[in-house]
Amino acid sequence: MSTSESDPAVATRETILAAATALFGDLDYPGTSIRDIARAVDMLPGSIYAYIDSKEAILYTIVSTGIEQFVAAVESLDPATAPDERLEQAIRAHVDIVAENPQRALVVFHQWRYLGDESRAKVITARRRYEEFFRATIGEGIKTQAFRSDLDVRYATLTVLGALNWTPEWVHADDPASADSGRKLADILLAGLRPVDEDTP
Amino acid sequence: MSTSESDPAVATRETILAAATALFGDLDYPGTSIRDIARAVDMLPGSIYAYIDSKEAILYTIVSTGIEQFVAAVESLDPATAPDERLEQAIRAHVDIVAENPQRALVVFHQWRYLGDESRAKVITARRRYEEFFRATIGEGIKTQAFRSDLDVRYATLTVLGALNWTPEWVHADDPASADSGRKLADILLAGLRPVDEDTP
DNA sequence: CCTACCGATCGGTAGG
DNA sequence: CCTACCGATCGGTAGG
Repeated sequence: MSTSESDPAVATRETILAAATALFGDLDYPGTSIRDIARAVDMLPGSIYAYIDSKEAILYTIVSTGIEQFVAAVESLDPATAPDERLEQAIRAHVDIVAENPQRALVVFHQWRYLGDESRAKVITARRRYEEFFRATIGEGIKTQAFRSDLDVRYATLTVLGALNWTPEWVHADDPASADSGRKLADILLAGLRPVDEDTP
Repeated sequence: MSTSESDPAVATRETILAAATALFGDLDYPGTSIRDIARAVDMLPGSIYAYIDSKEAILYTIVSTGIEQFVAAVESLDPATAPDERLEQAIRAHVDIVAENPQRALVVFHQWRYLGDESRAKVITARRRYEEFFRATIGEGIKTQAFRSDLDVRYATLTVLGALNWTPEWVHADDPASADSGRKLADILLAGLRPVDEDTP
């Protein structure tokens, strides 16, 4: 029951998961073999199975804990905050999490496809919750007139999510400018949603 | 030298490429085997090699002709058109090409990673040209004051490209509404770039 | 386009 | 965490 950080088996498991995340991010799940992961952590291929159940279980752990991190970030935002400000906070939180580990973000948002049926269904549910936050926040912003009344919620959401899902391609890991990146991205995206006469202070 | 559409060998080659595009789009390049492709076109695995040189040559053909299609679309736009209008045309052209075959777009924009060094370098050059068109057009729009003077060209370009690269996830093949999708996407993206006082007619 | 096949590599396991 | 191994599958080829 003890899973403190000093548990060596847990530490080894974390090392394996971190190595797998980097490899999946570079070469994709089917392009990465258990032997590749073993080599990265200086083990023999069979030894990996002392720490994990299967190759797919590695992917599932990475993807499910990853998507939960994104969901938790937006769902912990204060719902009393004005929708446009809340959307900005969500965009910045997303960029921050991507900047922590862009390869992990790449795995989380693209490689759930390789999961088996049950695992994939669970992950898709979490992804939907994440997307739903953005859709709801944008919809709310239209109601409060923080955003343009003629805005199509579907397309506005797809634009924001598209820009966010592209961030792992250009955000650098541990980039000290990532806070700035989030702010600039939010600035442009929000400008596209705001009514003309309320754009600048 | 004759490569008319009635050449049966060319037709078979096209059939193989189309099947491979769909499979790569669904399961990725490393997740798709030559045997999968052969099954899809009702051949035995070895027979494929009468039409193509290697598995990687299939990917290279799909990706290079695909990216050229996107580049050609934007580079054929009239450079005399106002930058904001030209950007709208480019966004709509992008969505139209994605709608023709979303799986192909997925392969073109994500799976060039699996190419060998020389092939990958060629494709990256074409990708850069495509991105450069958007960067240059946005930069031009700032100069002509069609876009906000305080706009950061880098982030504006990344926002537009992100939204465009996400379209294969939601545009449906042969969607009759795809023209509408392009227009709505362009509308939101351009609103984010335009100055406040010139937004609506 | 088929038959028949190659060496390499895959995910995973038994038994310690 | 290692030794030793399994059956399955991989990309690709010779020879027709």
